[in-house]
Amino acid sequence: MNKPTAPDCCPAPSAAPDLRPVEGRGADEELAVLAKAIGHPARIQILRLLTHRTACVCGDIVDELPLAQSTVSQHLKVLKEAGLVRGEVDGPRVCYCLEPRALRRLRVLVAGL
Amino acid sequence: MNKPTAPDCCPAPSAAPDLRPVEGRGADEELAVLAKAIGHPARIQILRLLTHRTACVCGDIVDELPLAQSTVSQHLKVLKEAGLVRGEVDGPRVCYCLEPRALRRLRVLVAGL
DNA sequence: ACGAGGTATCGTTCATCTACGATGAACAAA
DNA sequence: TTTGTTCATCGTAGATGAACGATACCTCGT
Repeated sequence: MNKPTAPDCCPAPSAAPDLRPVEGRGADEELAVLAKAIGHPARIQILRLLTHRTACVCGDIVDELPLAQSTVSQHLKVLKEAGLVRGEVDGPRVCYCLEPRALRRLRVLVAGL
Repeated sequence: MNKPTAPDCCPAPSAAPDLRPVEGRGADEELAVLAKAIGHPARIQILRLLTHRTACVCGDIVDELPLAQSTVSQHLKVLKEAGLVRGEVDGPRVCYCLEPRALRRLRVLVAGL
């Protein structure tokens, strides 16, 4: 019944197929939002950090980037609003993890170009 | 020896393998540039126009988009600077075509996330 | 050389992005 | 309750982006 600091977010990969269209106005807008979200090196670096460390990091991201804490928080917000990342509160800290569905969606949309 | 209006740009697909790295600082920057370039619905629409019509269009792009000619020209410039598109002068008009290598590179980099 | 059509560039305006420090809110431990 | 830690938000300043009209630039016919 212990509740260690180890967070338990980053849930099931959930390999459900994606039935949304790859073209059309909606897809264009969707791809534009996703692409703009990863259109900054810092945000790409954040995504890589989250992929490599399977576990969700939180403030460690700040330590890894040459940016102020508030700036990193902004970037995380952008990624979160794009749906690429999710944050779960784990005590005083926040655990961020990738949203594999969004990443897959991005790959599909880019492949559709 | 005839030189019809049909443009002869959009050259060989050239399936040479890409040996550049998928990660690291350089790749991050590269992906950020490419992603930012497609981070706007109008530019995605332009890319789709260029893929669907095999032939290179030029000012027809302006007719397809609800934007001023100068704005479309700006978007084309962004795509060109990102390496996603190339423009060749064909008489009084300019023929734009996709750069398949850049598109492939983008796919690879996104897949590497 | 000249005019006409097709593009690119310039200059401007308004909005969004990026970065920071400072402040605020939430929570755990004392 | 108070304190310290962690993260989000606010406010700001400078840079970049997006859109347009106007204008300059080419290239081809005449």
